[in-house]
Amino acid sequence: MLKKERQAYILHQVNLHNRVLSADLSQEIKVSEDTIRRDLAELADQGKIVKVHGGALSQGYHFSLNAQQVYSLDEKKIIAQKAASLVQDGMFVLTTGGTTIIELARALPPGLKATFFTGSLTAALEYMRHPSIEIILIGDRLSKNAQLTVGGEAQARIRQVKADLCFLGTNAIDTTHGLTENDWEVMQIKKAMVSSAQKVVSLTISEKVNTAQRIQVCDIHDIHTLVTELSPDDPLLKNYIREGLEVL
Amino acid sequence: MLKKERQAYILHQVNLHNRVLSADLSQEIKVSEDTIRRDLAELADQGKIVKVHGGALSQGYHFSLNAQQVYSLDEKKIIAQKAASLVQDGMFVLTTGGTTIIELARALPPGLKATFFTGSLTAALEYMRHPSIEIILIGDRLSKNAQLTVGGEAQARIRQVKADLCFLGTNAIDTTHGLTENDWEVMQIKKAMVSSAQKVVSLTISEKVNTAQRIQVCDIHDIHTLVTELSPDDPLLKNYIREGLEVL
DNA sequence: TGTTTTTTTGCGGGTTTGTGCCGATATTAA
DNA sequence: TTAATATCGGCACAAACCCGCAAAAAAACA
Repeated sequence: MLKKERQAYILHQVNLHNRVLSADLSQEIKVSEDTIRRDLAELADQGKIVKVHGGALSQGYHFSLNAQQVYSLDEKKIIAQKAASLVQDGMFVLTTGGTTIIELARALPPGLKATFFTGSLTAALEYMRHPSIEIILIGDRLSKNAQLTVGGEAQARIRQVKADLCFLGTNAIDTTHGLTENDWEVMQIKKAMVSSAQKVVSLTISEKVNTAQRIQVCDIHDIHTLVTELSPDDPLLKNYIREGLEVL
Repeated sequence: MLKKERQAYILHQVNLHNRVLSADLSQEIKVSEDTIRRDLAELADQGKIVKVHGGALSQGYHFSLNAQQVYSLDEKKIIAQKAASLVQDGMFVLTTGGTTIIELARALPPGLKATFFTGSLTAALEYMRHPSIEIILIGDRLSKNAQLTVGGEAQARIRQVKADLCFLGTNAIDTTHGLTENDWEVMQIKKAMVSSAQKVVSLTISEKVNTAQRIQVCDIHDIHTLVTELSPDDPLLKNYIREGLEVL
């Protein structure tokens, strides 16, 4: 069997079954696993498949629906960078969704071994591109507005977790009303996250600092750390430091 | 034998078998391999065949250039169309993930009011674009291979549901081994879905019919309906009708 | 017909490609 | 943690390839 032929066959199998094992192919085509591995590597270089340990996956599934233009992306990248530094190996981390969280996902160091809990589809999709973190998806009814699972079941699951960290993509925060939201169901989810985490981190672009919305998620003192794109000594953040928050 | 004759013969052989080996031809026509090679090179220059190391392939065989699209999309659209007609207002529907299921999501009639349960991120994302269906995300650990939630928790949640319908994006099916998979964790999820649904529907492009993989999900008789892109009276499907399956 | 010219072919070499094997390392699962 | 499995890098060997040349064959021509 010619090399091209073999590779065509392999590509076909991958597209057909989404996943193939080198060992299976080797037995099927009667060539050594090394050869299969080399074929898979070549096909992966050409971008036709995705190589994984032990075999390969089809490319078709593996593109994420990204590239939506993000509002004030640069600021969010700075926030993400700061926030990522808080995550240590072995931690359990709760996160909401939103564009800032997605930037956080991208900013995680490649070798990190931690477990992320989220009810956000887009966040989960982004976490999946990371090679070594584990992802626990929180199930329940999917809110089309929030792109997030909401409901009692989700809250119950969140409360089961004893998380080290909780990252909240924040819509509005000020010292008198605390962290506020405009969606009842999202509020409930965030509330559950706040109460399940040792340390609560709010990721907020400075534009949203000192603004409030209708529904309170938690008091300002329930937040331990505030991350913005500004320097910690920026006057805008003085109030929060006075209230005892750590500001990055 | 004249050069022209020989090349005509070679071209004929290539088109007939899709591939030829220089060594074989050399022996067959009783000329040196160098001559064969030169012939193949000429034919390749004229664009009549594709030269590869060791021989040559026919034109059609080398169609691989950047098929970034979903594999056999048209077939899947037909399947999706047929499957969508099974869903009625008010139904509870369990589904796996995969490209065929995504096509199903796109084929659902806009006014449909039903509840879809899935552990697949990509499927959930597609369902979210539908205006009126409700989506319940099944939570648990996200398998990066399968792009699906897997694990005991997910299985337990699935078993809680009394679903009317279950759509399985199917990897391999045949009458003796039933529905088979290549991933242990995915098998468990599908198994749970099969046992929780009144009616189990397997969505399978005909290429996968009568193939098997390593791990059995369920017996052929646990499947009630088989949907392929073929007409129900296609001979390939006769066996399944004989086994008592409904074939669409 | 015989001779010259052109084309085609086979062969000897050195080079490249494809494959399998082995030992060292990395990754995964229990 | 350990054990099992997969991967990587290097090596070896055979098969295929390329190049140049000269013999052979075919074609052209006197």
